[in-house]
Amino acid sequence: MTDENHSTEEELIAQRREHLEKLREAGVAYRNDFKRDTLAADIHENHGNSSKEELEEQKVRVAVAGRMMSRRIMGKASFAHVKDMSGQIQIFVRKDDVGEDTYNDFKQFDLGDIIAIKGWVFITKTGELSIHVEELTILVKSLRPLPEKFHGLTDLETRYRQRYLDLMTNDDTRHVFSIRSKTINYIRSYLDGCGFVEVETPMMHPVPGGATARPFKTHHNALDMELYLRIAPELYLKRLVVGGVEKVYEINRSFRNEGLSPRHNPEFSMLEFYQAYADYHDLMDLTEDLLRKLVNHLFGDSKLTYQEQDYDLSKPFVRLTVFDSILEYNPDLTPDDINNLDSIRKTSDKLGVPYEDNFGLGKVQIEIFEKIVESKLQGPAFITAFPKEVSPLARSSDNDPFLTDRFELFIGGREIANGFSELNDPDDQAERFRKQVESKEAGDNEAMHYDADYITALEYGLPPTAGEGIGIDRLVMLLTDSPSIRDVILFPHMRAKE
RNA sequence: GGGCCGUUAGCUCAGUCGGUAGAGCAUCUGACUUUUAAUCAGGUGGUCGUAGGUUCGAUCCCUACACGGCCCA
Repeated sequence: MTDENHSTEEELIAQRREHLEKLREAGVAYRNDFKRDTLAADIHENHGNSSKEELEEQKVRVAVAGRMMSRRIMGKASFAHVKDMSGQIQIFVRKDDVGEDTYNDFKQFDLGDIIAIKGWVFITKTGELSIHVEELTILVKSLRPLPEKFHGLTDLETRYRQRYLDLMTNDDTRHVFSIRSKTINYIRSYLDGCGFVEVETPMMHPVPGGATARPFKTHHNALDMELYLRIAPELYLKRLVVGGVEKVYEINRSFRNEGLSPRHNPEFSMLEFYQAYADYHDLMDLTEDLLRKLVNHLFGDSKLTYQEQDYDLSKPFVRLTVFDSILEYNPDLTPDDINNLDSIRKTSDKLGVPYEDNFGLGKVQIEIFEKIVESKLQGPAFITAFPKEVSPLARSSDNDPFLTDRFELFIGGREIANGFSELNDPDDQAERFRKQVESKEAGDNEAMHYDADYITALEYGLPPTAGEGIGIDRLVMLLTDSPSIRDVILFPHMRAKE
């Protein structure tokens, strides 16, 4: 050892680099000649119920590798915990068993090192299933000190910027991303089971469409062409339905050039699916069934808790129109207060909901809905009958031309899904695009572009179809009781440091 | 974009009504052959986010900025 045994970060790293140098000299740094045959969780699963005596008798030998997370040296015998992707297992290292040289090597290991063990499974005096080590080696020297072993890493900024440290030390974080993976897998198998076909459509669009949002702009050099990162895959998926792919879905990223918040990341994951010869009622039924089965699949029952609020998905989801929901959550209002532009403007003023002069009745209704009703919708609740003015891609309602055959699903005051019977009348669609372009020219930079190529596709005939988008990130937030979208995205966007 | 809060050792956190900072873990030395937040004894480790200002003196008060969090638009 050096005489200078300090412990600034620099010096901690220097100490570890000295250990690495010794490994390099011995020709065993960064080796890759060890094959493990067992994961930590396998050991717990296979031997967790065995008795001490059974294990002594069987002498089950395992080869395990992982990161050393803790160590307790007691003279000539030591314990450590080794962590792999499945979990942790304790190892017991005794000088008499591994020999003096290996034991001394072991004492030079640092927390965070990636090590390999061969030994037999046993139970310690205090009853912990462990590996009695016979052979031991270091595979990778960790040069930087680990976060504290008991509290783990709690600093949010570091957890997001250096997610690997978060994953290394916080089991909760691993759990969240495991649920995320299982959720996406389950959705895929559910839709596959219903006969849907998974596709990948372009992420770079010459005309951004499928949602009202600001896009990211980029440039293709060879084509010398402006392109936009997609804000939604919708218009391409419907082109596929035109082409005869009658049940189609895509799960992937979309991008919106907007602010960051606990509910918004500039890139986010969506499921979109389209089913020909179905209407929005069919999709509400499908969504209810999918979510109920998903929660059962993940948790074994239909109940979940989000931010201390309980939800039971076994009960039928509420279904309520936008109009009725405004009245329900504003008991002082009468239908006449919100069913014409003059009265709803007065109502908005009274409620303190801002609107602009060019907003029609439908848009003002939605402003009130979003500001006042949404956050109160514990749900699960399908809100239906959205005004045409705010639904430029949805089919007009047969009963009321002011409305569309559209719904959104709310759980915990948050929009989880948005679906509708698709607008397949090309002339109506062209007219709606023109209205959007007018809004854009009037200064609404979220309004849609006119997509002539899409109109052409509709002119060939889109079958009667219903389609829906489900926000994967928000769904996973709900399923993992995560307050922020950053908790369910591995590498959330952050401002560059320095 | 606006408001509020935060930033102290590698990590988790105290603290200073303005007088140059502490603990636990990690690390180092020693003891210890079934520990488990191991234990016991003794050490090391800090530009108190950055830059200015006020002051005899600033980690603390003021201003600006950076990064993060929450709320609002």
